Amino acid sequence: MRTRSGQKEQNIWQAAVREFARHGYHQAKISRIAEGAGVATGSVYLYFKNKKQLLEKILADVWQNLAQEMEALVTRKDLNAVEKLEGMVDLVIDMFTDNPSLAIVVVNEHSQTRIAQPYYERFLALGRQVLEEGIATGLLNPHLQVDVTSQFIFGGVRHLIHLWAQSPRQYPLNKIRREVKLLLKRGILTEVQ
Amino acid sequence: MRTRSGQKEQNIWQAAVREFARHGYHQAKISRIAEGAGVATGSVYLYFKNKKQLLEKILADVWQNLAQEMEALVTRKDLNAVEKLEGMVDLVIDMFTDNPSLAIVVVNEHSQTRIAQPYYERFLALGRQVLEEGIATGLLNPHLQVDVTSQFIFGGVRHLIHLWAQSPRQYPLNKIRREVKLLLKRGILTEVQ
DNA sequence: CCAAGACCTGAATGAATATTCAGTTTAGAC
DNA sequence: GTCTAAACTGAATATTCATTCAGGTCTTGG
Repeated sequence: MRTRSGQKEQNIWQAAVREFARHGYHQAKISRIAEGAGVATGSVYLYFKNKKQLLEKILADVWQNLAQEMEALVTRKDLNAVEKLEGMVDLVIDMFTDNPSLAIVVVNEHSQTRIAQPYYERFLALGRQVLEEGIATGLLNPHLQVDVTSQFIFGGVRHLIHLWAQSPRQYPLNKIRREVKLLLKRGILTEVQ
Repeated sequence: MRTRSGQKEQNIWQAAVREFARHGYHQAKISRIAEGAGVATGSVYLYFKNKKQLLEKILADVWQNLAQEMEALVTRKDLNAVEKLEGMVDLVIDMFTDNPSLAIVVVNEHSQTRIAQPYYERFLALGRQVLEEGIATGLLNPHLQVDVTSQFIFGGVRHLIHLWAQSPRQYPLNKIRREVKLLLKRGILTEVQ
């Protein structure tokens, strides 16, 4: 008999992220992914059912990781809602810091998969939950529409991460991080004294 | 001789928007676009060089229209910077009100075209310009990073429009419109008295 | 009317590449 | 050392359309 090295699946996963990021899902070639992973074309199909499932696996992994970390953040008792929101922004930004390719794939291919993504839903629900907690504790404006607000923030952050992935110099993550937090809390108007 | 009806190009343009919106650029079929426009497959190539150029034309048309209307808005003397920003949000939302398919195409396929999009650049530049005007007149927070801020707003609005296009009931445009303006101006914190 | 020439058609072509699978290699059991 | 079964290979297959183009069809000027 023979056992899988355990390394190949991860190599393919990573090579696929690079390939999807560089060429986009539809222009990505299985043969190039295999080459990038140092395996034969057919071996990709030993670990993933097909090209589509490979993309879905990547996205699902990302949302699962994020949802898991957010879950821990949201249940902390030592942070108020605003601090949790800032922590969420940090979590998302940190996730991509070491992997611009992954950022590009998540941002660009997110709408490719029409299937329900449970972990992505969980991620969004946790965002709404923190906003509601903030309203309940009087920290946040009670007139906020939590669903629209959370999606607006998500869309803004997603777009900025995409820009960073394409031009890290022009949109450094720390600048993005700081600015998003400021905008969130205070909006654009001159500070009221 | 024979002259073009002038109707066919527009029919193809509209059919392509529907097809791109429903199936995404890469799954879209020229044959279905032709069918939707009531012409033969080959006729698409009388009006557009190829599939890619058809998408580019659609996106360019959208950004050209928006940039043009924004240009008029930005040069108005009777509005201050905040009113202009609100007007810009209205412009973007109004553009898609009658055409959810177009909204989906613009949002989903925006990153498909790697070519420079002059009108899109113009659109972004006008946004930055209004923010700078607002800072100069003391209306807006002088610590704003105008490039990051304008992109954040753009990303948030883009995402919300996408959600509306997919579930108009859950994310009605008027709710989006109101919420975005509030968030922009005041952020999420409880109003300071 | 009747060329003339542009418009229009849609089946055929060709290219691209996801997926398969018959054959080869190798790790581990005995 | 030998055998076995799973892992692995990569050329061949099969499919899917974008694009072409040879042949028809209209519209208009004279």
